[in-house]
Amino acid sequence: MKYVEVAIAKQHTGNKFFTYQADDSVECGSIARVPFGKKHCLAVVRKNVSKPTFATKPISEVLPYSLPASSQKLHDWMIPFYPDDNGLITQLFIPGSIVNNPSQREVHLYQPKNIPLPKATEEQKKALLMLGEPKTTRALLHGDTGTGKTRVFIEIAQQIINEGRSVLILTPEIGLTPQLVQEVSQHANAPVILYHSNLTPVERRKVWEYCASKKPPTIFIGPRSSLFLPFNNLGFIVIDEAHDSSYKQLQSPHYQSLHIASKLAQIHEAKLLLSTATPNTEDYYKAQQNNYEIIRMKKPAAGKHAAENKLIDMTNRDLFTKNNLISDELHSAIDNALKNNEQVMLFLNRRGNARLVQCADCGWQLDCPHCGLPLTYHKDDHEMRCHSCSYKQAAIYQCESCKSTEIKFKNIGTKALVSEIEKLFPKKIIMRFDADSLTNEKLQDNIFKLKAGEIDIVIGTQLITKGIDLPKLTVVGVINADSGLNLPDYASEEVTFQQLYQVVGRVGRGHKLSKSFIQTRVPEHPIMQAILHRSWEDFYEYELAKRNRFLYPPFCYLAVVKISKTKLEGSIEAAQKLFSILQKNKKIHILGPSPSFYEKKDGKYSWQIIVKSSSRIAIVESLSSLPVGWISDIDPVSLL
DNA sequence: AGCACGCCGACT
DNA sequence: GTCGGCGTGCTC
Repeated sequence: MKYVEVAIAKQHTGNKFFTYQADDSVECGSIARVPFGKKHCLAVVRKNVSKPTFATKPISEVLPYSLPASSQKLHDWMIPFYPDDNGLITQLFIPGSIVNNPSQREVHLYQPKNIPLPKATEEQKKALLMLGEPKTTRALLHGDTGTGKTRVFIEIAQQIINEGRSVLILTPEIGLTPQLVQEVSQHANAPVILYHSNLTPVERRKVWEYCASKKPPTIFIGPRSSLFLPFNNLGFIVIDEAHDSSYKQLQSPHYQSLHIASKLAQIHEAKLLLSTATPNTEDYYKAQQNNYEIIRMKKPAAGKHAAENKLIDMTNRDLFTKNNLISDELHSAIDNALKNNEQVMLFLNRRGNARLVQCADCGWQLDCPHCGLPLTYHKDDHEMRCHSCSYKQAAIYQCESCKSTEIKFKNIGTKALVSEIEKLFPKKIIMRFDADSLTNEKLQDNIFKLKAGEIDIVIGTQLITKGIDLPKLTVVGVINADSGLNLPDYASEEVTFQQLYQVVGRVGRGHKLSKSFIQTRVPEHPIMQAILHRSWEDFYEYELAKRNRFLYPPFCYLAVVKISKTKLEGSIEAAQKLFSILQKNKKIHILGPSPSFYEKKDGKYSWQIIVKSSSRIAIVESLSSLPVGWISDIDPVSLL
């Protein structure tokens, strides 16, 4: 008989561990069932401890599942790295369903086809050379759309498999990357396993068991949750489309996949590769600081890639004589394309639909003097407020730049655009393509129709910015490029740049000349100029300077804490109370309290406080035991 | 989360 | 007098 400390996989365990009696045979890493209060919970055995002073209960059952040493190390590292409950972090490591007699190898494997890869371009050869070096342990593959990043990392994956080690390829939501799966399994020299986010619990468990058993090297493809599979011998981790915001978990624990992948790679002594056309400012800066090998690819692997970008000034109404939303130039380009039996894509950013205040004539808007973020309008008290700090001022009626009184409070919706387009092009087949109106199967079906060329005009939101390759596509129109630009969020300009860059990158794959039209009220804005010249470097320089000036990541660590209560006064009171508590901590800097951007949600009022510090530990410590009702998000991708 | 403990208003 | 409101705090 001995005593062990366990981490319980259950919410609200705070930052505590618990001690139980166990048989001498129980090993660290074992998953066990333990009595906890009135319930039985799953737990991971962490370490042996001496007999405690308090009374203990015995472990009820040791299950035939065990975390390998690497997962235990990752778990140990994560717990002090995040302010969330230990229980939530522990849960990530436990298979989706538990049975007492694990089944054997019924997992679905894609058998290796081992078809030779296409001949590498000069740029790809250089990239391969650099990545193949044993000393290159961390790298950022910064390659424009169409330069063949996938081709590069598949070859490295093959090399790693030949060394007898497994590979993990992380993807954003798996439903959107059938092309990647296809490409990898075509050229794979080892079995490929998909870890769908919508696998059944039993299927998930089978993958877990397969991964834990010492199988020959395998290529795992999956979303962020795959990071917590019980890997034995990982030699290479790829984060594909590394800028994608779905790598950050929005619920507790608020982990960022890049942090986890980086630690996991270190534990396994594996190579880590970030692959993207539009690196996040923070990731790129940190890659530089941490001596990542940064590999730039610019030349398209195939196709002529003749493309033209054009900004259209929405404040000049002479350019919009035929229609309010579609400029004359875009209109005739659509017309021409359709006559030639080509495809058209229209992009509408729906993020931030209302409450933003902007001059309709010149695009001017009022920014917070402290945070540089746009102020939003509050109807109840007729004030303009900053959602980052607590700054507020009276509402405005006249543009401070051009003296116009055309102050607008709204943006356009997708539906309105579809009906407008139906009127303009009545005989054409139009498809609406947005996330919330589509199930996964419908989505696949729509992608199929699109690729088959059955659709003339596709109208969509963020979804269509993702990597769907459409050879017949020759015209891209962005209806209002600014709508996401002005959100009161430190990352809103970055997100806008990335989206526009990806949308514009959809054209130019075929052999014909293709065009993109970006309608904006602020054509001189650095983001629009960077899009016009397709220059990520210009964007980065601008964005980094801005983050430095207003002190945002990567120049500090950031967290946001939120509370929602049915009564507005309750939220404000709680926020002020927490504010005065946090204020005593001199290691952190706090902003607020202020209303959340979506202040009224589910009939509740949400308020927030923003925490900044040069010390991540100081933030974690200050947020690890918040009063009830508070939810913290560390390393937030957005402050909305 | 549950569930117990605990300290103040209206009830057989 | 006590039934029960849900604020606070613990679960090895």
